[in-house]
Amino acid sequence: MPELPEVETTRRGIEPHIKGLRIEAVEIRNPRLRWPVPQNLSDSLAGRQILAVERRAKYLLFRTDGSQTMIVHLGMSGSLFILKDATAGRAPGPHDHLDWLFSGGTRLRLRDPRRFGAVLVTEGEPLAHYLLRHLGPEPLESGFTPDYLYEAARSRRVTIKQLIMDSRVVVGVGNIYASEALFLSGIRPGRACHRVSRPRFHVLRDAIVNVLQEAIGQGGTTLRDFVREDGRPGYFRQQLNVYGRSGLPCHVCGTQVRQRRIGQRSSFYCPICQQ
DNA sequence: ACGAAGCCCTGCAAGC
DNA sequence: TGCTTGCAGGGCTTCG
Repeated sequence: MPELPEVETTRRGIEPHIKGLRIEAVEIRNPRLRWPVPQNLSDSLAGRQILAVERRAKYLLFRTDGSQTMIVHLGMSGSLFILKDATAGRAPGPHDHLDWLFSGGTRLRLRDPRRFGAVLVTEGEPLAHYLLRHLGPEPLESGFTPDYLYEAARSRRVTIKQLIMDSRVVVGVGNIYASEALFLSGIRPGRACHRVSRPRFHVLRDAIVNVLQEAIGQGGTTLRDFVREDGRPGYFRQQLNVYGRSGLPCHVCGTQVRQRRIGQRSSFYCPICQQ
């Protein structure tokens, strides 16, 4: 579900509420996520203080004052929210699988209807964890350059949309923002990536960066499940040009937006604006 | 090494 | 109304 902007929105939302607090206990109501939540999660985290909540790709990294870092992935339908004061005693719903209880009564709750999310604990440097080790550059950091993308595209035989959604190439670009970035770049999603010209990678890199930054500024995109730490939705949905707009007029030229499946995923584009 | 496909799970919308 | 079918924002794993 959540792509990079939604995960970053979540990170920014929860970090100020739990930074510096100590974990007192973890309540696991349903351990059956993508992988079973470790039985000893509460034992291994109890007493630990949260030093920072960081993000790598779509993984949230909860750094502690011990050797452990907790890794949380929201999968397709996960959200984290903060309960405290008046809401602290709110009863969990059927998909509220985990609560972290902090010193002072703050509670962090994971809701994940589809249970594609994950909660794990790693020792030592979390970036060396096997799930994170092979990830490509962050799109909002300096390693993500047009030349880098061009070089990655030259040796591959996939469509441009599949290229930018490949986490070995660049992380955090999911199905929504891939379609949007390609619209803003004027590139058809089904174009073979090695047939995209070098100058167009400058446009594409900028479009990816811009659409992700804009979406973060709007608190992400809420289609169905995503809510922020306080329960509010993200407001980027109003800015979507093509995603989910099949048959509706292109905002630029009025032509009907088309939908087609590329690599198992729905892709949206304007047949006039994108070539 | 790369690329395609399968699979994990629930909820919802569309179609009959 | 009630059933069936397909589809959904991810990504690990397996297979070719």
